[in-house]
Amino acid sequence: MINTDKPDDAKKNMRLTEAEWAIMRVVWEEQPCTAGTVQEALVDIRGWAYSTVKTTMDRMTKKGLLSIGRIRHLQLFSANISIIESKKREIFHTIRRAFNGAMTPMMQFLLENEELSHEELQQLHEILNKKAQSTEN
Amino acid sequence: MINTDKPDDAKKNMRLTEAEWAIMRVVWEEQPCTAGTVQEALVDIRGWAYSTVKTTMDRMTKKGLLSIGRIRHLQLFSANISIIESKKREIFHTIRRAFNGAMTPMMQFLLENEELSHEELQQLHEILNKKAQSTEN
DNA sequence: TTGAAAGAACGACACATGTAGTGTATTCTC
DNA sequence: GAGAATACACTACATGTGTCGTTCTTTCAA
Repeated sequence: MINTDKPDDAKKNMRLTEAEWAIMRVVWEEQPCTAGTVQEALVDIRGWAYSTVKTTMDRMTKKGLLSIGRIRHLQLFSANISIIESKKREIFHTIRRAFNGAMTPMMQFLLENEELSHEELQQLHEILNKKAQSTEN
Repeated sequence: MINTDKPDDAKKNMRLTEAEWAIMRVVWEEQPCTAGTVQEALVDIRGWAYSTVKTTMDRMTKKGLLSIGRIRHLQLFSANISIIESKKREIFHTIRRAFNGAMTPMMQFLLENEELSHEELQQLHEILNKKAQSTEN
């Protein structure tokens, strides 16, 4: 079987690496934006050189995670994947990996193994109630 | 600064890779066990050769994830990290990465973005209630 | 118009991971 | 005790990722 990946559908089911998350967080906020913008936004927390950021963003583009629009010589990057989708993939990867694919066991695990403040429990209750109501009908 | 990693405390905060999860799942069930046992348990699902499994397990030992006890020439592997601890790390990595480190937003995200059956909602309710009670005192 | 600033393109290197082959040692069985 | 089966040690190789440096180009402002 021949590899038929086209640059642009490669993003199917792909998760982001640590560096990619960092970059994406900026892109989601600032897009369309240049590699320079992203680098400036990250230099304080990660200390990355321009070329580091640019190389990574180019790779992400090749993977289909980003796309490039041009204004004259300038490259403007935009995200091809939403933050919601990325969060979903991240979570479901964990659920698959560590909880056999089922969500409630994970929730249960969290509730049983973590210290939750009263506020947090309260919040969860509210969220659940709201959810229950909206599902009712 | 010199690298002071000793093989055995390297496991601090380390997450498992995909292959390591597969191997660990077997080790947790069968430990202490040989690499051969693990390979046999995994060959059907992953198709791994003995040397693949053994190499990976050796690397895991070097990292401190496994330890080796010997009976004469035989190496018996055991886990140095519990399944609970591994699950925690997995989840909290995701929470840190995608939810800014806070748990309730992740829960909220899940509830808002996923279809949950009535049963699941019911279960969650119960878990939450139980949790609330046990926290009461 | 020319030089500095910003950006693009490319190559490079180290390390982790997935994956396996091979040769040697040990053990078991007849 | 000799051959078969098992296990161990070691080497190897491709790919992905983190991380830059360097060298051209383009653009902009003095």
